[in-house]
Amino acid sequence: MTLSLYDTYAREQREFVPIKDDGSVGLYCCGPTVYNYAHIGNLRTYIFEDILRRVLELNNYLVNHVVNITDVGHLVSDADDGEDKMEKGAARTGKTAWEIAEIYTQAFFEDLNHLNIKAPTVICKATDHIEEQIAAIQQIEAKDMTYITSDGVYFDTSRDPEYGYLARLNIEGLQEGARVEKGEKRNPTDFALWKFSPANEQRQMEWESPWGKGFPGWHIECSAMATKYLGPLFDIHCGGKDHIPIHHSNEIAQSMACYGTRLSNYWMHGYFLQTDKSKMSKSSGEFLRMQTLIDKGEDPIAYRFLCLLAHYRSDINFSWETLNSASTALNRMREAYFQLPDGGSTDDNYVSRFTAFVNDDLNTSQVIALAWELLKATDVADADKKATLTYFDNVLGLRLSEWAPAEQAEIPAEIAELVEARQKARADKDWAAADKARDDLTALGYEVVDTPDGSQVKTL
RNA sequence: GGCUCGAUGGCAGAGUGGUGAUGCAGCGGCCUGCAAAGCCGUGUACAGCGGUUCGAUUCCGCUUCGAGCCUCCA
Repeated sequence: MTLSLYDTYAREQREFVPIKDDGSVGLYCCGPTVYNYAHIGNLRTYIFEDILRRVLELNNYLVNHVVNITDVGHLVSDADDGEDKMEKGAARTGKTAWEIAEIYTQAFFEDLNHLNIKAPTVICKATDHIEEQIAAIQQIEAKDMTYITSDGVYFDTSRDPEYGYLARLNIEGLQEGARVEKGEKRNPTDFALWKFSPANEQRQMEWESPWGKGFPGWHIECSAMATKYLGPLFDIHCGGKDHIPIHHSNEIAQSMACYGTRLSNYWMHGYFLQTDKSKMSKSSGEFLRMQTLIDKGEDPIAYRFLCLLAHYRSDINFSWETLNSASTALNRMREAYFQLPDGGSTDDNYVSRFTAFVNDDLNTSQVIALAWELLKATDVADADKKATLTYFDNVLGLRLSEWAPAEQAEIPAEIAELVEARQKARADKDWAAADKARDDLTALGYEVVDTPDGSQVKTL
């Protein structure tokens, strides 16, 4: 069964053919800028990338999954007065830039854990790879594609005839736009490779370089680190769709300059989670993060389930109502799964339909529908349903097999007595007394449910 | 202003040139003393206008509306 993936570079779905023939796949995913917490929209992209990785593994590839940590160089804007996000975060919190990088990096990995996202095989920090970035800038400089302004070393995008192809950028159109500030830049699309430290200011993060003391631009870190760990041309590069016009276009330009490659054979992009019809934005202040959901009593896996309901290449509308509906559905699926007996084997028909769906550009939405169909199927043994769903869950990552109904807390004696009294009333067909007992229990915060095996109480 | 991408039932969201996925909610029923859960059933949904076609929600064009990028952003 062939795997086919949508490649933004080609703007079409292409059959996946790995670059190497040793069964390995190089996957680079743009990681977080650790100046603040990730929000659940950011996290949606990591869920998509996790599904991609699991599907690659389902197809028996060994995935080299590299995720970077941007802990320096991410500017608030490309203008001359652009502040570094890390330094700005430090100023806001009173901690050092290094401390906040550590804090938010830890928080990021906790979020991934909550969402059952597999840990990357390589995690690389920009600040640990300054040498590689300087070397990359030197290579670009050797091709005569850089120039120096008062605040840094810039990439001259006019020297790259294919600049912006990934985004199908209309350079002339951009130039006509009123919102583009060039400053000292020669072209509106030029970007910083190295920024100089302000003359009268001591930055917390700065390094010596052939061009003077300063720090690397944002885009060069991904090119340098991806190349270091995966080579100058690897299989798949992922990120959010907002990276298409700038960040990824720039990464490609840098790799073209250094190695004549487009860096990655496939470029895949996760779409947005919208709230109130607009994207959730880390820089605009208010946003929902994983811990916010957890504090509200939501299950992180319900959020993962919600994301899997939609295709990764379509924006999703988030609301509490939507999350609740996903949560209800997930719990029903868990309950149904839990009730099924062990010891079965996977059903060939369902497995093959499942494989076709995930291999068709990660259609998790169809897989969820298939899971419901399987649960209701009359021609598959219960134990086989469980085995088949367990197999699905290797990709879905809903932790179905780890789930069990919540343990009942100890029932106080007075509650147990009330339940017993109600049982007696029911046996006597004294419905009024039975209903009174139920009302009393409800008032005390307990729900009573009658089953063929007797009455059960649970806390409300 | 330029560019990219969208528009499916109350909500979320797949998919398809011709038999209306799936989930949540709602409604009806079965079951239950009642209830809960569960099960069964239930929806004249494909923005508008043209075009291509025997036939379009699905292909093409225009319009309207929406999102994103062009300034840091998953």
